[in-house]
Amino acid sequence: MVFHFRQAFPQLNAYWDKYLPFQKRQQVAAKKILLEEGKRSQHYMFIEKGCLRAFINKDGSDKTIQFFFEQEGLSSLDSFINNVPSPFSVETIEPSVIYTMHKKHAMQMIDELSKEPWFVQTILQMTAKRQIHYMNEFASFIRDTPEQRYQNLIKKRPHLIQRVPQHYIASYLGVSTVHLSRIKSKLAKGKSRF
Amino acid sequence: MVFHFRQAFPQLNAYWDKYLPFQKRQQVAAKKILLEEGKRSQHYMFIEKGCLRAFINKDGSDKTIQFFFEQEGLSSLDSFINNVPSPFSVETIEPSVIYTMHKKHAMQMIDELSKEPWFVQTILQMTAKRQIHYMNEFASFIRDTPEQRYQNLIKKRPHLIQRVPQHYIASYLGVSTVHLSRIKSKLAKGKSRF
DNA sequence: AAAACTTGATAACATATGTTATCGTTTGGT
DNA sequence: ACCAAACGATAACATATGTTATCAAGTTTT
Repeated sequence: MVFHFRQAFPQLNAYWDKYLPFQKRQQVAAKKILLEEGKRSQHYMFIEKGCLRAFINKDGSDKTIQFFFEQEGLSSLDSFINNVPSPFSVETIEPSVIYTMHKKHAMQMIDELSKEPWFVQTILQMTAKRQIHYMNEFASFIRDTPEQRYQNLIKKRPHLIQRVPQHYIASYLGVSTVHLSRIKSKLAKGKSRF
Repeated sequence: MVFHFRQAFPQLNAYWDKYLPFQKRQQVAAKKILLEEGKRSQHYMFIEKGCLRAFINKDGSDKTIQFFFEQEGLSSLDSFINNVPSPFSVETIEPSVIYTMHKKHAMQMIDELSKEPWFVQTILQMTAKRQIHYMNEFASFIRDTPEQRYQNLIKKRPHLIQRVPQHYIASYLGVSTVHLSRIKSKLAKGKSRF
């Protein structure tokens, strides 16, 4: 559901460029909904600039389940492929520049790609990569404490800490905003001893 | 990493049967390791009978991250595809009957399947299905309490509750064995009022 | 510039969850 | 049949985390 495919899979670039005419480029302000939970996803999205989050409504409050940044593509996969209601919403966090491509054209691009002998391997690599990402996130919840998950974020996705408001990060880590504050202040105290 | 493909993707059956001669059938006692964390996965596994779990070692104790049952296939995907050390171990929970197919033959089967015009769509469906599964598990940790996750298990995978020892279920839910006991006794009290 | 909102820190208290220890039951091996 | 493990319940205590409320410092809107 998220991939950085231009870097990771450069063999796709020619096709991506070829289908650029079918994509719509739009500037979007911060906090604008791009896909609403319950609606069917009709478009693949690609982020030129800015950042987005996916979130689930739970008893009125919302829980962020994923963040997306520049040069990443996304869709609500289940909804996009199987035409079912999306289990989550997507909105901008910062003012962003987004390319959207209608399902129809995305499918057409895939059909065309299917003729390449290397495409099955590429798609296996791509999907394996995403699957591994989700498995790791999932395993991290079982294995790690919220504090450890926060430290992982600092290490592995420091840009995220910088750009994303803290209450979104808190729900992404599975804790309250208050508790994330506590974790931060605890870590700050630990560091300041040296 | 898990799929029930004979039911969900019957178009693959002919190929699966064709490659049966390359598979080894073996009976395995309970609690036998099939794949060890840190080793490279060389085989795809298919469960004819029995049940398995995948787990991660964390400071000496082990955390179960997934369960597998009859007619499901699995591999340590990252390890299998990218030839890196497996992040988890796999072991039998019950005495089981397992088919294993070496990577070499699995890849050959995929090459052959690639020639089918429908295969790209099938592989998209298969991988989407698995990805959606992991995303849901992940979202459930963010969204639901351990008690809700336990009730989800009861509703959606009751066979699992019956067959799997409770301490494995506890770590899978992300709680201690003691706390799962508490959850069960709380739910039992709630029910007994009627 | 004032008002309204957003973001984040902190305190006080309540609840959830982990840890350790103990016990009884079941299960597996010999 | 016996012994040793594995399994699961429960109690007591410790720690982690949630909730609510308050305050302060930005931002954005008007």
